[in-house]
Amino acid sequence: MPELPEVETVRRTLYPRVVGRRLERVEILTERQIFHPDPGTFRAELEGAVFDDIERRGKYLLFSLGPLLLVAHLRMSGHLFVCGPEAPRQKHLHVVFHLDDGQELRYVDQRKFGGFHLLGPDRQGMPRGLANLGPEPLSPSFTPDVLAAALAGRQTSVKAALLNQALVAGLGNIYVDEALFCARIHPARPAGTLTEEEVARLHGCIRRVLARAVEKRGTTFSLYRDGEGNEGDMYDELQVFDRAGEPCPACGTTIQKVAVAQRGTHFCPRCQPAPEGVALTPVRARPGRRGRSVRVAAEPPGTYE
DNA sequence: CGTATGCCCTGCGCGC
DNA sequence: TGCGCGCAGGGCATAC
Repeated sequence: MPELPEVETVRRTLYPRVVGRRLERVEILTERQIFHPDPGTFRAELEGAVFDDIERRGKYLLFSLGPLLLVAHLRMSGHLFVCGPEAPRQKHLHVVFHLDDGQELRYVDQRKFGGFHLLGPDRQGMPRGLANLGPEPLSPSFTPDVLAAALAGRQTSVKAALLNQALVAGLGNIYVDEALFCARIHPARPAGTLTEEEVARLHGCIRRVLARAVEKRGTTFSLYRDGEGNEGDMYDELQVFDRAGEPCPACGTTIQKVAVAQRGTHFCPRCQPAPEGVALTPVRARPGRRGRSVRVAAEPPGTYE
């Protein structure tokens, strides 16, 4: 599940291998992964163009090639990486961008949820989510006041609000659970009920968790790899995500997994007390997690921010 | 507008 | 061992 830290890591690893290269040929093996425009136009526009830059907005990767903007989203299981033409073709390979140094930028996606938009100078056809994307949480413009305004007046759970890309860009299931644990806020709390102090703590925790995950080159939970095929190192530092049944690193209480906003949600019932009158559906812990060493947080919740 | 629901898709865990 | 079922989930369309 690539979220902001994973997408940023892909961006950084692709950058030196892609920027400056001419795109000689685009091979589309699965047309449905080309969202806009039609695959023939997509190919024709791109062939011969030169990659100038790669940027990231939220979970979107933005490749600029002169006036063209190639927008990629990996969704659940998309992989973008550079390899040589001799590398055996992956089972779920959908698009190959042939570069002028003989290398290939490949798009592999087991679940076929992700794919590409190509925008011209007028930027017509931009995916809605990108056009409506909220602030970058690691940029200076993301202040506690900005977060407070995004959450104010909302009845929905703070977890659902944080997953809403129009409110804050780049958070997904893993880092929402981690940020809420860090801030000692129960994920089912109605977003609009957070106090100013809680919002400030959450703001700091979002930045802290994401920045650390970028440092660790992302979380490899199941399939994620960066643009060079390497795993991320953040998994072992996760405090609650995928740790149902294990002791809370801060207090030792058993971490629970419940459903919030139709998402598997991990939290510590002691560090993150439930709001009044909220019934939570327990979700069985994922099997096969036994034997993992329990790491103690460098600082317990409460000393953050 | 805010909020909730279903869909896309594949692999895997589970129950039998 | 093998088979079928249901779940997982980001973003988007759709409904209310």
